[in-house]
Parts: sequence; structure tokens; C-alpha cells
Amino acid sequence: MAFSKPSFLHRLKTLPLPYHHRVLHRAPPPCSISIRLLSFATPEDIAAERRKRKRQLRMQPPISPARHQQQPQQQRSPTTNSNPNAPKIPEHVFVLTGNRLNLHNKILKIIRENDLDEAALYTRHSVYSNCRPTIFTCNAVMAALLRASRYSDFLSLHRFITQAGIASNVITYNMLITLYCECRKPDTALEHYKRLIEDAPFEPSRATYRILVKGLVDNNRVEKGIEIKDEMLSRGFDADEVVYGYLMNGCAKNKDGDKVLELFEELREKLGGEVTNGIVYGPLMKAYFLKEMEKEAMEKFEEAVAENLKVKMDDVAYNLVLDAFCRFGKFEEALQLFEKMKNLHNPPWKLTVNLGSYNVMVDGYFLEGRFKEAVEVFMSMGEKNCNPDILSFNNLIELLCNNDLLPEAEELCGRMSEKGVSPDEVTYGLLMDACFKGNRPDDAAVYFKKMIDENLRPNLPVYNKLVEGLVQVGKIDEAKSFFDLMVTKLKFNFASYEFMFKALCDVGRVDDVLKIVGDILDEGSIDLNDDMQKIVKDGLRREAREEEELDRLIEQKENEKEEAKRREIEEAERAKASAKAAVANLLPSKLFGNKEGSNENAALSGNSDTVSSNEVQASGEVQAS
DNA sequence: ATAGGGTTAG
Repeated sequence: MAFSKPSFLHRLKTLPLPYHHRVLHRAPPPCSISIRLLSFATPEDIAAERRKRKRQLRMQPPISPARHQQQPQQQRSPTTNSNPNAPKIPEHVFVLTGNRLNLHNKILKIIRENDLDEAALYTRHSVYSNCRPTIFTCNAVMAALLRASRYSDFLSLHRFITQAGIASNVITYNMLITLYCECRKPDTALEHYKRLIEDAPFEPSRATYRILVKGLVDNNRVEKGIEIKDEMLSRGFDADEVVYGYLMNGCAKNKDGDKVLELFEELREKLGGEVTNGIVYGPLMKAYFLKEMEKEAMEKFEEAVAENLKVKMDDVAYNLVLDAFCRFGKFEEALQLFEKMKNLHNPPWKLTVNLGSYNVMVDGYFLEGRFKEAVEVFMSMGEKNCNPDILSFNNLIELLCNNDLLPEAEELCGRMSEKGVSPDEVTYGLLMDACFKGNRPDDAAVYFKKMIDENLRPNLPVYNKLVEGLVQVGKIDEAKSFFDLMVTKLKFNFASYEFMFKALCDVGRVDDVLKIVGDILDEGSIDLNDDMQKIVKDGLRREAREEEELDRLIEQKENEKEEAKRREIEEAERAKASAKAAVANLLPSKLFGNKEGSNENAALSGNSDTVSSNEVQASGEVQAS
């Protein structure tokens, strides 16, 4: 295996997740539960009503999944038509005509030009124009955002259209589930799946299950994936080789060869005794290797590549077999197969290699300790018209760094642009780490600066690593300057403050600490907890100063805050009084008539109500998520 | 016309 556990944890930590986290929590999922909450007494009532509605909206559970799409439109009963609480049925594709089609094509064009900001903005503006975008247009934009990993923008657009009453369809749900799986939030993905099942007036599709099961497997939730697979079957879907393939691969990853074979048998039985999709052969070989049944593994390999072409092998299926060889010490076989794959590759008719093949080989070479060749094979992928992406580069750079090949990693980083790829925060984070490990703290700081200069957003763990590394080698000034730089950009936690406090106190810079404390109290960004106070007081004592200095500072800030609040209230009252006078004097009934004047009043006084009910709605949706 | 048809990135 190419990655050790610690390095995986490190990867998790270095991913720019906090940004996602923040947005993910804020952006409410699509739902109108909050509105409906008002009309029922208990959650049970709501659930019962929801089931009833779904029953009304749907006929029988599906026999063939292909039928789903057409169902909702016809099956709306008159009662649900008039029910404002009914789940909104997404528009059918045949509304995509005339102006709305023109709009759609216009936005598709913007997407093709890769101006996703403009595409999203255009979509939003259209929502309140006389030409509302269809869900198909919105999906196209959201799909583009998802492809670009712009998760927060995706969610904000999704929230916007949901609030504007544009109903999601199954593709929208599938994309949401994809998004949460990619963000390593499988439970949120499952919640959206559940909501699709319970609330949406349509059924999940086969793709929904593929996405969800893959996401669960990728997030180490194979058992849950198997449950979902069973649910898929019980909902009338055929056994799907792709879904079984994911699950088998996941079980193989967990070294459970028996479970892999069990799944394969189940699949074979359900398919009437024969599995012809090559997708399961790689995982199957892994299972035999795990059980040390090498002969059987090689038999399966022969079966997969047999001349009779009974088993359908494509690039993905080959990659899984290649991976099986690499991971189980059959590197010679892997090399041979890789050559064969490259020879068979004959686009566009027959695809047998892709970017993934090269990534598998990179891992294989590293397992063999053949680092140089790994880089060579990686850089040669252009021969087969494959293009490395940022993830592939980062994977290789991480492997190089983990094997004390920092110069090679840096060289590779420098060559990314020739493949049209730019380093991201993960790339720089990896190099930064490696620099600290290689006693090059100044270069580590340079990489961090590069992130800032290139408008990348290093996250808190990356920042913490930088500051810890700098302090460790006694570079307090540098550490403090990065603290100052990032304190407004990142949401620091207690640990990051405490670390800086300690570092400064250790060198006697307690005044700098007091200054930071003052800023914290001014901004209320974080509570000044007991540990922080203790660090400051210890620091003061060590400098032969009074502990009470801190208490006095806190008190002073409290007083200032109260004073400010009082002034604000006064200000507001004065403003209110003058507004009243203005309404009374400047909008008299003789000018605009009574009605106009009272409308104005209603708008003024009703304003706060509108805002608060929006807030209630928003928080209700967050809760429901 | 929007996703999906699968791998790799631990």
C-alpha cells in the first residue's frame, strides 16, 4: 500500500476542509419541512403526512427503474394539487422550449467557456426575471461547479433555487449526494438519500445507488454500502455489477476475502449464473490473493483476458486487475499487463488505458522502491493522450516526499505547468511539511507565502503546522507574523491561540499576548477560556508583573463594550424618532393618499418580522438537514 | 440538452 495511515490522516488534515465545513453547515439542504412544521403537531405527524403524500403521488413501487421519470406528472391527484404543502414536482424536460431553451443554451455556452461565476450569476438573475431557468439549466451549472470541486458555490446556488421554488429532480439529488460523499460527509449524503426516499415525488435512480454505494465504500462504510445495496434490490432494481464491484473492492481493501467471494456469488446467482462485466474481476483476484489462493487468482486473470472476449474488459476493469497485481506483489505481471493495455489501446473504439492506469503504476513502482521510474512513467502518460490532474500530481509528490525525495518532488511541482496544472494548497502543504522535515524551515515559510500570494486558502491545520514548525526552530518573529496574517483569514480555535500565547510568553513577549487578548475581546471571535487566561497569567508572573493586569484588561474591555452598546441604543432611538417625524411630516395623506402612507408604515414596521421569519425558516432547514 | 459508465489518489 502506497500510503501509510499517518500520511492519510495528514492528508485529511491538510485538505482545505474547514472552508467546506463552514459552508456545508450553513447552507441548508433543499427542503420545505420548516414551512410544513407549522401545520403539524409532532414529528410523527409530519412523517405520517409525508408518507401519505408520497403514497398519493406515486403509484406502485417501481418494477422497472426505467419507468420512474415519467411517473410524477401523471400521478398527481387533485387533492395534492391544491395542497400547498405537497412536495414540489420538478418540471418535465418538455418545458425546455422557447425563451427558456434559449436561456439554457446561453448558460451552457458560458459553462463551456469555463466562466462558472458568470454562469451561476446569470442563473440567479434569471430566477427573478420573466424567463425563469428550468431545473435542467440549474443542474448544468451545479454540475459544472461540482466538477470544479466548488462545493460551497454549488450549495449556495442550490439553496437559492430551492428557496426560489425551483424543484430539484433526481439528478439534483444525485449531485448533492456526490458532493457530500466527496467532502467525506457520508452521513449527510445518507440524509439526503433518505430525504429523496421520503420527501421527493420521484424515486432514486440506479445512478443514485451507484453514487451512494461508492461514496460509502470510499468513506470506509462498506457495511452501510451493503445495506444500501440490499435496499436497492428490495426496491425492485436489478443486481448492478458496478455496485457489487464497489462493494467487493471495498471488502478487499478491508482484507475480507470471504466477503468479496460471498458478494460475487450473490451477484452471479442474481444474474442467472454468469457475470460478464470485467469490473468485478480485479476485486475477485484480490480476494483470492488475500486468501493465498494464487492459482485461483491467476485463473480469474486468464478468464478476464481470454481470447473469446466473454468477459467485457475496458480501461476501468483493466485498472482494477492491474491494481490487484501491484498490491499483491505481482509487479512483473503488472508491467506485462500494462504493456498489453497500452498496445490494445485504440481510441476511440477501444479504451484500455487512462489516467488511472498511470496512477496505479506509480503506486506499483513505489511499492517496489523504483521511484525514478515512477516519475518517468507518470510523465510519459501524454503518449496515450492522458493528462494528469492535480490529484495525480499531489499523489506522486506525496509519495516522493514520504521517501525523502524532496528535491524530486520540488522539480515535479515545477513541471506541473507544462501539463497545464497548477499547484494547489495540498501541493504546497506537502512541500511545506517536507521542508520542515528536511530542516529547511525558511523554505517551508516560502511555500506558505506562495499559497497566500496565489490566492489559495491554506486551512487551519496547514497554518498550525507552519507556526509549530517555525516555533520549534526558534523563529518566533516569523511565526508571529504569520499569526497576524492569518488571524483574520482563519477561524482560529483555542489550540491555535494557546500555542501562540505560549510561544510568545516563553520568550517574554507578554505584551504582544495582551495585545492579542485585547483584539479577541474586541472582536468576540472566541471566548477567552481558562487555559488561555492561565497561560497569560503565568507569563505575566514570569515577567514579574501582576496577574491582575489581565483582569483589568478584561474589565476595561467589558466597560468599553457596554458603553458602545448604550451609545448604539441611543443612536437607534434617535433614528427611530426622526424616521417617525419624517413619515409624519413628509408623507402626509394629502400628498399620496392614506393608503400609500400606511403601506409605507407597514413596510417599515414589518421589516423586522420578515427578517426574523426568514431566520426561523433558515434555522429550521438546518435542523432538518 | 442536466448525472450516470464504474478505476487510482490510503
